[in-house]
Amino acid sequence: MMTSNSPTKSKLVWKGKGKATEPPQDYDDLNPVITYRHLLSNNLGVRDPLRVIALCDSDAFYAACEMNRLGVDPETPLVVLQWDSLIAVNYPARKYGISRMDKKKEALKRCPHLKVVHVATYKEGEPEPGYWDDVDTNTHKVSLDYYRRESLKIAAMFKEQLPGCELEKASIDEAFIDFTKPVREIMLQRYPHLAQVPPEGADTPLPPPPPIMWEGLGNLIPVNPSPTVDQKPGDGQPVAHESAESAQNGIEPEQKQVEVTENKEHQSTDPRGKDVEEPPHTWHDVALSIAAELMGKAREEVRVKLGYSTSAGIARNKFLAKLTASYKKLNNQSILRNSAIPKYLRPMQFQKIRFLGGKLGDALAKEYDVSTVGDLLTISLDEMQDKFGESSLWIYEVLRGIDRTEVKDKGSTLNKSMLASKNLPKPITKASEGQHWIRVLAAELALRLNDARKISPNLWPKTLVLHARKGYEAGRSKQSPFPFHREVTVDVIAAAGDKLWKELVGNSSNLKVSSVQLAFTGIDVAEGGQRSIEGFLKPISSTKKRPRDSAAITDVQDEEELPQPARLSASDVDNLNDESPHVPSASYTCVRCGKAFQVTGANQSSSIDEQMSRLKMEHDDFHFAQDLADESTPRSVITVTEKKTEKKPSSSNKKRKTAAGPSGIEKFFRK
DNA sequence: TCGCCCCGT
DNA sequence: GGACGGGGCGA
Repeated sequence: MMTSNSPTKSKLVWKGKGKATEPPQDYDDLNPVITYRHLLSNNLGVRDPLRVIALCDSDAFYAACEMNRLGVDPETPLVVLQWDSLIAVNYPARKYGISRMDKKKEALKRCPHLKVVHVATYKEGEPEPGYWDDVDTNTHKVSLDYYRRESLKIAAMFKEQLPGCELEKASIDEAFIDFTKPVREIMLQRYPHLAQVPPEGADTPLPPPPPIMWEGLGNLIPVNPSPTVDQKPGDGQPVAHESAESAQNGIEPEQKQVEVTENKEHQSTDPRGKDVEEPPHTWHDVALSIAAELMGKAREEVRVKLGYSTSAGIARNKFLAKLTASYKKLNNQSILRNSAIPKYLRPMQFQKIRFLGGKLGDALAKEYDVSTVGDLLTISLDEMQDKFGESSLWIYEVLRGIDRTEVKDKGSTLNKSMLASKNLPKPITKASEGQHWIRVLAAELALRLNDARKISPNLWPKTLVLHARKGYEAGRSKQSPFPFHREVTVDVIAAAGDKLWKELVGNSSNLKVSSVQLAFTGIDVAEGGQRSIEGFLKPISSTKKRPRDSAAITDVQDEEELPQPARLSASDVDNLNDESPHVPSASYTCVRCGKAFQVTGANQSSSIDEQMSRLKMEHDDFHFAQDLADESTPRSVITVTEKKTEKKPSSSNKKRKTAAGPSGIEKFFRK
C-alpha cells in the first residue's frame, strides 16, 4: 500500500533543540513539499497535501434549541430533561456545577432558579408531540423531532454559506466540512502568481508562503505547548481539554475570540525561558487560515440568523478536526497546524480519538498497557497487525496524524433510517400492551415519514425492523420488507409491526418486555418517479436496478432493461412527472414550486450534472431563503465522486477478538 | 437480505 | 442511561 503522499521524500521535520525526542519517521508525513502540481490539480482527494477539514458542532445543542424555542435570555441557566435525567445543560447552568449526569433534584439544588425544560413527548391521544406539564414515562414517549429539524436548518445554512464545500452530517449536532476545494480557489485568487507554473516544471515546490494573519481566525493550538507536565501517561493533555461534562468555570463571554497563542514566525519563548525553535509556516497553514476565515463567517451567520453558537476545529483531516473542535468550546474555533500535531497528539489519551473510544481502544490499552498516543508509537505496524488485523493500518496512521477517510456528502440530509424507541419503565407482559406501544411507535414513524415526504415524496423505507428486549436477555430483532405505499398510515405500520411482534415475542403472555424499538431502514427515494432530491442527477439509464425484491411492491411487473418508472403502481405514479430517459439531458422539477429545469448539454454528462447541480443549488437557495423564517428545508446535495474508501477500523475482526479476549466483550452479553 | 454488533452524540 | 443515528460482518 502507499502511505506516502508526498512526491519527494519530505525533509525531516524541524526538531526542537535537536533533542531526539521524536523518532523522525513518526511524523514525517506532516510537512510534505507542496508543488505546483499539488496546488493545480483538483483530484488529489484524501492525499491532497492542502486538504483542510473542519468539524463544527453546536454548543449544548438541545439546550440551545429550547432556549431559542422559548426565547429566553441567553444567560438563563437551562437544562433539558428527559424523564428525570438531564440530557443537555447549557453553559450558564454549567457555571453552577450542573452536569449531565445529575438528576433534576440535584440540579435544582445547585441552581434554584434553573429553567428546567422537559423534551417534547407524544402523549396518549394526542396526534403530535408537545410540551406538557404532566410528563409520564408510563404513558408518553419522547420526541426529538424538533431538534432534528433545527439540526437540518443549521446544516442547510452551512451548505448555503459554504459553496463548494462537502458537508457530512456526523450527528444531530455535528458536521464535518471539507474546505479543500474552495480554499484552493481562494488561494489561486489571492496569489495569482501560483497559477503560473515556472519553467522548471509543475513539480517545482511552491515559493515561500506569505505571512499569515491569524488574528481573529481562532485559537492556534500551540506548536510548543507549555505544559507543567511533560509526559505523564494518564494526565498528559497538552492543554486544558474541556470535557462536555466538566461543569465548572471557564465560560468564555460570547464572542471573545481567545488569544492567538503565537504569532512570531520562527521564535517564541516558552514559560521556562528556553527558546524554542518554531517551524516556518507553510502553504498548508495558509490553507488552514483561509478555511478558518470561511468557517468563522459561516458560524457567525448561523449564530446570528439561527441563534446557535457553535465550536469548530480545523485541521488536515477528520479525526484531528474533531479533536481540535473540543480544544476550546462555546462559540469558538481552533486551528491545528501540521507543525503542532506531534506535540498535540503524543500526550493525548488515544481513547479520545474517534473510533478508539470503545472496545477497540480498550483492547489497545489492555494489550499494551498504555494510554497515550505516544505510548503506542513504538508499536510497529507488523506487531499491531498480528493482534488487530485490518484495523491496524488505520490505527497506525491515526497515531501519526494521518487519516484518509473522506468527508462524504451523504447525498442529502435525509436519513437512511428512522427509529422510534421506548424503554418501558415497568416491563410489559400482555400482548395488548405490546400492541399499544407498537401503535405509538408506528404513529411516530408515520408522522416522521410523511413529514420527510413533504420534502422528498416517494421516500420509501424498504424494511421495517422491530427490536425488543425481554427481561435480562439481549435485545432481539425481526425485520420484514416494507412495501411501498403512497400513503403510509399508522395502521399499515402497526399491522406490520404486530406481525413482527408475534414472530419475535410470540403470544406467550408472561415474558417481560422492557424495551421496544420500531425502525424504518433503507430509506431511499423510490426510483422511477420524479426524482426530487438526489435522484435527479443520475442519468436515468444508469440507475442501478434493484434485485428481485419486487414482490414487495404491489401490482408491479418488472421490466428488465427498460429504464422506466416501473416500480410504482399506476395510482402511485399518478402525479409524478415524466422524464425523457434517452437524451443526454437532465431535467428536474422542483417539488415545491413546480418550476421545471432542463439542461441539454452537448457536453459530457458530467458537465450536465454540474450545470444541473448548480441550478438546483441556486434554486434551493431561493427556497431556503424563503423558508428560513419558520420552516426547515433540508437541501439536496450532489454526490460527485465515487472513490474507493479507506478502510476504517472494523469492529468484528477475529484476531482482534482473540486479543481482546472475553474480558472486554462481555458488556453486551450473550455468548 | 437477516440478525447482530459496534461506533457515536 | 435513553433515544436516537450510521455502518459492518457472517451466515
